[in-house]
Amino acid sequence: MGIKERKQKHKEDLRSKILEAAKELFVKEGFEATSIRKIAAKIEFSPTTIYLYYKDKNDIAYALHQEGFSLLRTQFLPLMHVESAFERLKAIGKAYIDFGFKNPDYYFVMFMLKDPMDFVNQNCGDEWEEGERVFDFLEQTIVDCQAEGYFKDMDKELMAVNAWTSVHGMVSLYLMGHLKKVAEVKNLQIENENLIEESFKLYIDLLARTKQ
Amino acid sequence: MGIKERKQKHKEDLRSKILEAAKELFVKEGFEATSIRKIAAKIEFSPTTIYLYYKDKNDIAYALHQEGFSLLRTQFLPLMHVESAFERLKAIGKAYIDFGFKNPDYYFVMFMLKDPMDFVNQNCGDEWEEGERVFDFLEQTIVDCQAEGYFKDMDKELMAVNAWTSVHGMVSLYLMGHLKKVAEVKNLQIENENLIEESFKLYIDLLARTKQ
DNA sequence: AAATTTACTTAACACTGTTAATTACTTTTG
DNA sequence: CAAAAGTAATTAACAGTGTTAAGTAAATTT
Repeated sequence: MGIKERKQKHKEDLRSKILEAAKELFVKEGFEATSIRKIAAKIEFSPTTIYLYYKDKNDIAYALHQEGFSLLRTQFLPLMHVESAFERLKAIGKAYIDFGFKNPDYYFVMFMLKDPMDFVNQNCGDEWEEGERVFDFLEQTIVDCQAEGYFKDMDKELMAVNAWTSVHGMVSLYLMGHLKKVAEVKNLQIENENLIEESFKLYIDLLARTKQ
Repeated sequence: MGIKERKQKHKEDLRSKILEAAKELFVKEGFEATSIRKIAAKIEFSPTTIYLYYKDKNDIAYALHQEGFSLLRTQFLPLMHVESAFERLKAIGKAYIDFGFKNPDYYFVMFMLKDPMDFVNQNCGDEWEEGERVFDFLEQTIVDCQAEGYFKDMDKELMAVNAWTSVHGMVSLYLMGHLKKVAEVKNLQIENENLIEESFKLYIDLLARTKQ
């Protein structure tokens, strides 16, 4: 059935071509500005063709959401070789912050948009490979930290959640422009981006105190 | 000029009537679902009338954003009388989390929407009373904690930012549905809402270790 | 060669925020 | 008092959005 396979190939090609176009628009002009019609225009098909390959816009948002998580994971990959667990934890935090700064739109669909996550919660049962991989790496690092004397008597999962939410708080409030305003209003010497860096250092300092 | 005053009164009335309608819609159906046309229908005026009282939709979003901050402040008000500074800090954190849980849409416009904050950054110079008041209360509590032996040698503003971002991280990832998924995937015994409570306890525990 | 399936398009619906032009009414002025 | 000016609201329209139903043209199967 060579012909059927070729057809199947074509279908997959167009599906990924749509996503490719969506991704380009989305990275260049942001999520809000990426419409079905613009994606269609970019690949020179009619808007309705998109619906033959993706259920709706959320479906595309979800695909980008997934891409974001796998991109984040590639940023984490080289950190696996950092020997000291606590240093690795610091490196993960920095890489996460850096990811948010350099890919604000990805960060947005991944962590600040309800729809794609609703999609995951509804359609992915109790699995979510992309997200799980990232979280597991963090959790394993926490466990390794415990072997180094940190976080004794603390729940590993809870500690991982806390580390994640803490750093996410910094990144998201930075991206929303709240930290900028605080720095301005409070007349802080410290600049906007360094504010996160310093706040992160402070958090790490809090964590370091758990060492026994 | 009694007539002019009456006219002025009417203008202000309609302006606040618009906001009232916007608020009701927005609390009932969320921010996304609140359109200019729906607001107009609710007050029985034509959609374009709105534009005579508010510059655009962002202007209304900004007004709701402000209302949110003053609402949050009223939640904090009774906590001023908590004597122990560290207990007060805990109470502030809990009240903040509670606010986010009970007013997800307010929380959304206040901290998870870019436009209203852009509005603040552009039009409010280096002042922002509503936000400043809330932040100042947190900062003063940090200072009081320092008098109790916590956060020694730590910058008060940086510590306040860290406390804020930490708790915001929990609330926003909860509201987006990320924490729910983590709890599911990782098969945590702990339930969704309790996950925040426990994570918050863990954070407080980290802070408590700074006491000298 | 006819029937069926496939891939895609056109047209349309029901919305969105926003602006220009227009009406109805009130106030001020000659 | 009547004409001019100003005000508050409207209608109509623009340019866009996501999405669906119906239709078309080509390829494949019968």
